[in-house]
Amino acid sequence: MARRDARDDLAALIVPLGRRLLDAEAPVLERHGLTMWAYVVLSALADAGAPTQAALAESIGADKTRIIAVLDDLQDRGLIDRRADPDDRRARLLSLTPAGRRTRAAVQAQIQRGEDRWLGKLSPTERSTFLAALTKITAT
Amino acid sequence: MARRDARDDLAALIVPLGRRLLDAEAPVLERHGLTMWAYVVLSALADAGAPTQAALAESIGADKTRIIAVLDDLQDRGLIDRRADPDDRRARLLSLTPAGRRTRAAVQAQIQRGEDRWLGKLSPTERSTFLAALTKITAT
DNA sequence: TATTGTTATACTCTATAACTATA
DNA sequence: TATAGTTATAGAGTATAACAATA
Repeated sequence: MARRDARDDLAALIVPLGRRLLDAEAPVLERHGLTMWAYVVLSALADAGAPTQAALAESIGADKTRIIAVLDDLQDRGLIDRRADPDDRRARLLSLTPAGRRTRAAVQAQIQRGEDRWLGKLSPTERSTFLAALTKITAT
Repeated sequence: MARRDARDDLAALIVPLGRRLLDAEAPVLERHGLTMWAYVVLSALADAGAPTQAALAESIGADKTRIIAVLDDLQDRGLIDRRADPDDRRARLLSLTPAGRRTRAAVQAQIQRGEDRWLGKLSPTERSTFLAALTKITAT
């Protein structure tokens, strides 16, 4: 009998890994007083600069109601700017403050260092091939 | 200035991919009347044969109270066997029935076919390298 | 006294619906 | 009438604590 395909379910590999990566992130986020959603919001604003709350929610796959408390908190702490769009006063324009950008960069750096615990298991060649394949797969 | 490391957060790649993989699994599971946890339980029993409920819960990273309703359902439907351990009558010994094994194999095959939507983006070489690296990473 | 499995309860997270202010 | 944002409510999912049976 032919040996079965050596792979298990892809989901069975990916999902638990994702859970462990999030667990590893948790202490870093806690040190900075950020929830996971807050960090996702900061990252989305840093990378793409989603202008409105609706666009931001869409881009991170969250319900529009879910991010409101997150934005309230980030604004109170001076990490984001949130002001009415002069052209459409229903909408709120979002952007990172310098402090928000610094915080995001610091958290990202610490998280990436932590992730070396996993990526360090790979040789440099494996690592770049792996990340390239992963990027290719996740691209819509 | 040197170009930044080309990778983003690993978690930012892995976690959303996991979510999409689970979304793709959902219709398959629904066709078989299984929840995600039920499928996880069937797979764990098929792969390793976790003898007791506590061992099973531990192996799949679930709370022991969370799998009870799942086991009740799987037992009612004749997919698992669950009987008191004669050596320790507090414990329940779990195993797949032939029907359970067939169901698990059918679901897994359908899920893996669905996952080719993602893996198909890779060349055969990339694919095997990617899966090997992923397996290496996820190994404790 | 400790452990396996179970049940009941409380808590967190998330989505749904209803509201306001603008357009 | 439709849309951006907000609030309040309800539902699902999860963990915590208390319990019964056995060791």
